[in-house]
Amino acid sequence: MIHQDKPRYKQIVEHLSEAINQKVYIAGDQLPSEKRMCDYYKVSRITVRNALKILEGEGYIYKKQGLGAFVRDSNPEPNLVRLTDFSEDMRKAGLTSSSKLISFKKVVANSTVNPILEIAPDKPLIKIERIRYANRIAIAFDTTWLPLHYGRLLMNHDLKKRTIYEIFEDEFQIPIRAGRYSISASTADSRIAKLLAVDHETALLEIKRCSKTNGGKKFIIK
Amino acid sequence: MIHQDKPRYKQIVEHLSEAINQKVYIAGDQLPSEKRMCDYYKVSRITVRNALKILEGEGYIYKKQGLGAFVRDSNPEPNLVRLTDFSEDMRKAGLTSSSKLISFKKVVANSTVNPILEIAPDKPLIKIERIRYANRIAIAFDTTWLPLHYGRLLMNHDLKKRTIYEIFEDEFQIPIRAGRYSISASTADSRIAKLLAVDHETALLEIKRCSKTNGGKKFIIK
DNA sequence: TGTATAAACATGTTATAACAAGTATTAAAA
DNA sequence: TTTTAATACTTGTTATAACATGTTTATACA
Repeated sequence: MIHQDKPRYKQIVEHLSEAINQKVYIAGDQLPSEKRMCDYYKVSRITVRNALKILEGEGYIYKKQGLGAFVRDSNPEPNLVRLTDFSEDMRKAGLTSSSKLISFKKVVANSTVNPILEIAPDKPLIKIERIRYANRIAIAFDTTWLPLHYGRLLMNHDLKKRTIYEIFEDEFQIPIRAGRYSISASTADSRIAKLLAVDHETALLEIKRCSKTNGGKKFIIK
Repeated sequence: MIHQDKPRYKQIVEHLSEAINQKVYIAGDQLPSEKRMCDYYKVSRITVRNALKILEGEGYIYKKQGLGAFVRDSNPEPNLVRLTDFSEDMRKAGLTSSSKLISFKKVVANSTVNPILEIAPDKPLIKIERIRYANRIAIAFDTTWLPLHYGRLLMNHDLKKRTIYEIFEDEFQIPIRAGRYSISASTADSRIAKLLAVDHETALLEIKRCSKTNGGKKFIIK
């Protein structure tokens, strides 16, 4: 077996992920069985399974024994900006990303946050303050506002038997997907450029991130 | 091949992870080669590789072609509290966890944050405000403070050729680990209980999370 | 001495084969 | 008609085998 190009399983990964991106298969569709793929691609089942393993890990598909492989919901927000997040980057790289709880309380409505989360302006919020660590190094201080709403919704379910994810999937039809990032940098650039104009700073850092689906993206940290 | 108990590769995963937890192998140690493991466990190489794949995914080990498999640094902060984080939970479950950048600027020192991040009280910080989405649903509003420090450090490296993770690993000897959580709930309980006393609230939500290493944990959202 | 080559050994990729186990449909039995 | 059993799919697990590719060490050659 000579693989002068990319390995066969990677080629299959690209072919299938492309097909999913191109809506040849849409969310919920069942992919051809492993056997069919073996015939189609003229490879062994191991190669097909290697490819499916990758797609599963990248969140394109999920599998169920006895049933098949199915397409997850695709990224619904291609134009949203996703900033390079140190803690998340490191977690993806495998770093221990622990957090220390600093405060946890209900706060009165926040005029900035409430409209953003699309909840009534007078609704209280949950405010969580944490330190995020990469191992022993304090790397960031985070504040998170959550709508009280979420706790209430979850409370009505039996959390002993079902996980949060299942509830979200079953009750709210929130599809599941993972591991990929499809970010268009154009809006980010203009938006950040605008911010940069406000805070003209010395250091300029450009980070490129690779993505199989969309190519490199730019992030500017000033 | 009859597997009346657990599959062989899972047994090997448990055996090896146990050995790592018991410090039979410590951080940096090289595991026996796949061939040796085949002889030792009396299984085929596929089975050994399945096991190693799991261990790699769970952050116990990392592999390098031509060299071998090595033990990652173990969890250094077993007593730290890690709060249930909706966005993170959903990302783990495979949900699209996108973010929208709201603001991104340098701010003057914050008397609360600076000491926590262990940087000089007069040092400026980077303040990032984002909305986090689970697909189309705005689920949280996050504010992150980072030491300017980090941007500067990264700036001195060639980001075209190396990833952030590699830099962190090479330059700062930050070991890498992923996928597991070892959290002791005791401190969290008392700490949160204290907070609850301050904000006596109606809803009480108890979430249990499972972990292979430490069993269930409790999180209380009020 | 210094460099190039070969060897030894590691993980990576792929093929063929077989049986286990989960799921759904169909046919047979009660 | 209802229940059970067979069966025909699916993915999951494992074995054996071979060659590709990356890394290090030792050897041979210049």
